[in-house]
Amino acid sequence: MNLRELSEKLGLSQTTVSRALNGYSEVSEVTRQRVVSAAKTHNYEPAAHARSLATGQSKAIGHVIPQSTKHEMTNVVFSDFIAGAGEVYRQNGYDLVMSIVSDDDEVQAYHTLVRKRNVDGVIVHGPTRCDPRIDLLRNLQVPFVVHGRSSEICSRYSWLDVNNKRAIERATTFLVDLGHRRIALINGLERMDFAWRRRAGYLAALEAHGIGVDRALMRSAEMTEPHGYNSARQMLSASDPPTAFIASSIVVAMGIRRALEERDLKMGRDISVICFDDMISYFPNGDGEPIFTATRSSVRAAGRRCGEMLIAAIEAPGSPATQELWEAELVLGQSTGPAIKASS
Amino acid sequence: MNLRELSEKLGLSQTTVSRALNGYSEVSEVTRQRVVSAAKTHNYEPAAHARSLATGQSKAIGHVIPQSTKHEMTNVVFSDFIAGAGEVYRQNGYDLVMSIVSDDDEVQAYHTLVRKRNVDGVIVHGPTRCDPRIDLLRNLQVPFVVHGRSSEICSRYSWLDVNNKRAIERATTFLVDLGHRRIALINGLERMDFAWRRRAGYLAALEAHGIGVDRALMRSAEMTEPHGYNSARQMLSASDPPTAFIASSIVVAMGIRRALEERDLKMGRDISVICFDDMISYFPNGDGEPIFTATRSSVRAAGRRCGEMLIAAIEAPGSPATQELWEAELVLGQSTGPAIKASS
DNA sequence: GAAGCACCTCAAAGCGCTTTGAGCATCCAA
DNA sequence: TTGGATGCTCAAAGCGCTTTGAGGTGCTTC
Repeated sequence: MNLRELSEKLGLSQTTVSRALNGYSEVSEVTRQRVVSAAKTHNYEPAAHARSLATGQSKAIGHVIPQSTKHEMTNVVFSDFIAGAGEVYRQNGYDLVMSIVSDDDEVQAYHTLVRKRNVDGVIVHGPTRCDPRIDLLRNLQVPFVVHGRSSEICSRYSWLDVNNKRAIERATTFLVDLGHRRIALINGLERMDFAWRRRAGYLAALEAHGIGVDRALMRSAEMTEPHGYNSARQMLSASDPPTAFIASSIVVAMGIRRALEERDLKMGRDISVICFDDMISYFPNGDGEPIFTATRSSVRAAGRRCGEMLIAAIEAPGSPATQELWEAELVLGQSTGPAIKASS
Repeated sequence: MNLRELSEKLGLSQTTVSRALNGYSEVSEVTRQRVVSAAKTHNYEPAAHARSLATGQSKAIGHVIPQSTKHEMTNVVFSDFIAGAGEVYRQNGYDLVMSIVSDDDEVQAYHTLVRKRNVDGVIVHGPTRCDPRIDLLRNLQVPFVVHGRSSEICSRYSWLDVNNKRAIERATTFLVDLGHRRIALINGLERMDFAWRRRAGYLAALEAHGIGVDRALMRSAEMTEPHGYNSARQMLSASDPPTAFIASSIVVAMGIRRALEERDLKMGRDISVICFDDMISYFPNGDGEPIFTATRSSVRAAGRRCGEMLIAAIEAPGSPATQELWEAELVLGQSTGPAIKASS
């Protein structure tokens, strides 16, 4: 069933039918009702590509995902972010187009996506510091929103980020206030902007309290469970082990817990752990009381908001870039407690 | 830059340019080279929607994801599956279109996707027993591949599944051979076909060894960490607690471990745990020796293969349905050991 | 040297939609 | 009665591509 057939069935011109369906005022209400119900009974829906060709819009939003394990992308927060964004897309009649690419193809992928014109806008995931994609997309003249942001890029672009620095600064200060002095940071890859900012927050808090930085207490790698486990394990067997850990993700925190368990250390009593909790749906931080004391911010909500921002940018071209900085919440769980004095 | 402009620049007709780019034999090799390199320098790429309109193909594959928490979808295996499938799509020039829908809209979403003609084929995620989507898609006459399969649907359709029954049967038997008699199954939602088959495997193994079924040792819910924790916790405080657990996912197993830790039970010594390991990239089952003894099968590989199967079906319409049943591997970790006799 | 045959290239139609600019009733005011 | 609004509806152009069917060129063959 296409427009021509439908309009023939109705005894109307294609124009009128199209107008009726798209809500133009030139069509009488009676006619519109007739058209709409006929479309429904005949299961008519305008062919997306034909509409795109005519309007020049694709009504789709692109997500480019480098899939190598060297990136933080096929990662734990990804599906929740997408779920949030996708919800908004659907409400607004947009499709979600995903390109999975190998690392080297990423730049190419953006070019292709834009030149083939199958998206009206793009979401940038996992920005690094000084991320080249931002200039690339600006040059391609396609609306985009960055989830996170990229330091050292001074041009104005749209982003939504959590205040990573402040969040980890608060977490660190919280531990210091509990008496901890040996605080470890098990971070994500510090090429990634968010990880770098978290590190900055950690360092700022230590400095503010006159605590010296020990490089042996800082690790950064992909945020997997084994990363948490191995890092914690090694640190705990060092001569002057940490009394507290800050984990960049709940998955990393799970790994830390495994290392603690192995040594029969009780979390919250013998050792404190704080993590960054993205509120991942299948990996909630407990269901009643939180497992981990955590800095918390919903990545799904971020997905929703990024979707809204991007659609707004697409539909009002030329509007100024929007930037939002969300504060993470600090929630108390049972994984933190006063520092135990080294048995002297 | 469009086809007309490019052909004018080259002094050729649009036909010739199009033919050259699409590899038809009517164009001389010299001309083709000239066209291809001109396309490259001018950043020309055919507009996807125009091509779709002309060919009737969209060169895209749809994934419909119900996002409510009542489903097993926005789940832990999803991003790895997508990563695998997307890799294959890209190699074959297909885009990946995702629709995130609320539960009630799911049927509607398939209709829309097909009628708007923006996909050439569909992947079905998380089939339930007797899943209505299979008949729906057949009626819509769109190629599709099911990741998993649906019991009680006798018509022939393409699917790729892991032998869930056999895997859990083996795992259960393995525990029985270690002397366990009180074996708990912390399963996914048993509406889901895979979970139901796992349960069947569990029951078959118990029966084969003359072990009575205790309903108190079977739980099924969404496969989250708290599900594992709560289930294990409650079972362990019962009068006749299990000595071994089978978890439907590594995430659930993490929850079980938390419950064990809480009671100072040592995994592998006091209590055994086996899980189903989908080889999720950011949540590997250890990096050297496995954390958990597990039945293992790569969901990313499944994504790749489903992608291949679907593309084959799209490009050779009318070819018979393909069905593949993969066996899971049983890997030994430190989470299992001989049953300890109750202190008598 | 004419006919025939490759081999290459072309103009134009058509894919299904939106949108422009024009046309036709109908109705009211002059 | 007529002129002009007003309110609907229409035919046709155009979006950028593929593909059909026709044509043109240069070469071989008798």
